[in-house]
Amino acid sequence: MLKTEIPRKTIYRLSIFQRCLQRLKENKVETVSSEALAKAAGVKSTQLRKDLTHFGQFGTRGLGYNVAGLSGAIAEVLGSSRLQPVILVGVGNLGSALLRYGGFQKEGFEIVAAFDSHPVPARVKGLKTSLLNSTELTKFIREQNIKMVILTVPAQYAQEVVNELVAAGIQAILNFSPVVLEVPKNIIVNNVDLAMELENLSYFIR
Amino acid sequence: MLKTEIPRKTIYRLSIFQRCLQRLKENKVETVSSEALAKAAGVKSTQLRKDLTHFGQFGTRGLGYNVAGLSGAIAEVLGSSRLQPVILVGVGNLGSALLRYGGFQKEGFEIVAAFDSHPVPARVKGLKTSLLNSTELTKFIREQNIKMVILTVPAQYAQEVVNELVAAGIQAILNFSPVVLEVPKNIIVNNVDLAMELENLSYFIR
DNA sequence: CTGTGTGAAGGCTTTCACAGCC
DNA sequence: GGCTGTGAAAGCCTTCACACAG
Repeated sequence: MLKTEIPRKTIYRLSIFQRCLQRLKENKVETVSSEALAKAAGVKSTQLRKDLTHFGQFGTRGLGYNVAGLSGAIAEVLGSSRLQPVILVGVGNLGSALLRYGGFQKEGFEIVAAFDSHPVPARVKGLKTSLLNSTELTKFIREQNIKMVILTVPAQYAQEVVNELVAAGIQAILNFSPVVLEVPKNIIVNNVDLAMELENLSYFIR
Repeated sequence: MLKTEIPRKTIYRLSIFQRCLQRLKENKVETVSSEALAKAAGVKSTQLRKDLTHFGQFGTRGLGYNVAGLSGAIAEVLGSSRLQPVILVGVGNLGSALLRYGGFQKEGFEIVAAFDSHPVPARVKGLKTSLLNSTELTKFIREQNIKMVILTVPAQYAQEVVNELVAAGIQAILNFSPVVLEVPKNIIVNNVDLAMELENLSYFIR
């Protein structure tokens, strides 16, 4: 099963399905049809089934999917079944907000350290912000085997920070800076540009 | 020019091009080729040109595009040439962070009011958070002619709040709650799910 | 000769239609 | 009978190849 052959959109939808399954689990639902799950996720049922075929067969014909079973299988595929340590670089407005935001932990990610080029006075949730020093940063990433970074530095510094992160061995970047980052092909970047999302919406309003 | 015929991805890229053009403007660059602009935006030059054909002809053959001209044209298309008022609903961790975050104003959006179901002690940037009262909210939206909302309420309340917003006449929602919202077809929703972005990244790391 | 604009080709994703299993 | 799994068809988006303008 070569990962590169699977559409990125499929992977995104897997996360959506996972969310819906979690809610079903909380409601003690044991079995769900592709029709019902797809509706909850906002997609067509054929698409859900097609997405799943990339990874195997998880349903029972005539019955549907076992909620816990499918959820576990998706977690396995996504690699979110184990806790993944993450660091955050850039503790400004957005960065410190994300530190306080609890949504990551809930989904199996732990922000284990935060870095900023300036000393940040307040601790956030018992996490002290370390000074962004290239040597220290690299050391931390290597010793703790960190693979993922949340990047919330100002746009003008984003690329140089990324270069250091990549050199230190980071594999994935969640980038909030409104910049198109240049990275080696084996590094994966997801961009979240809040202003762009608003701009995009404004096109559709009358 | 029917808006529905234009691919959503094209609209997204327009925003990216706009970013790059702004940087070029700041650097006093007057003319840019599709090749150079596309590279800065991280896409192929043919795609940039194809995207633009949906809206007209903006370049000069043999020369390229006038930076200011193209930027203005894109702003016109996106509807971001005029300041757009926005309200924010849900002043928790993420919500108050976004209020403090300056990135929106810079791109022509002003958060003119914030609402929450609980009293929020601190003012953020001189903006007092109003109590989320259905009647007051509706009144504000109608009187101020608000069309866009940033939604940062907890997942379990998201749908009911959205129902009220839609009833009040909102047209576009930037949704940060990890929920698939149900809205009428003429309402447009952009979802930003931070945990999902991380989950998605984790799939790609070895 | 450089660089845009665009019909046509190619590639990727979604949807359909239905075979296969419970 | 009900619902999954899947090859084939349709639809959509990207890329190519080149005509055409400065």
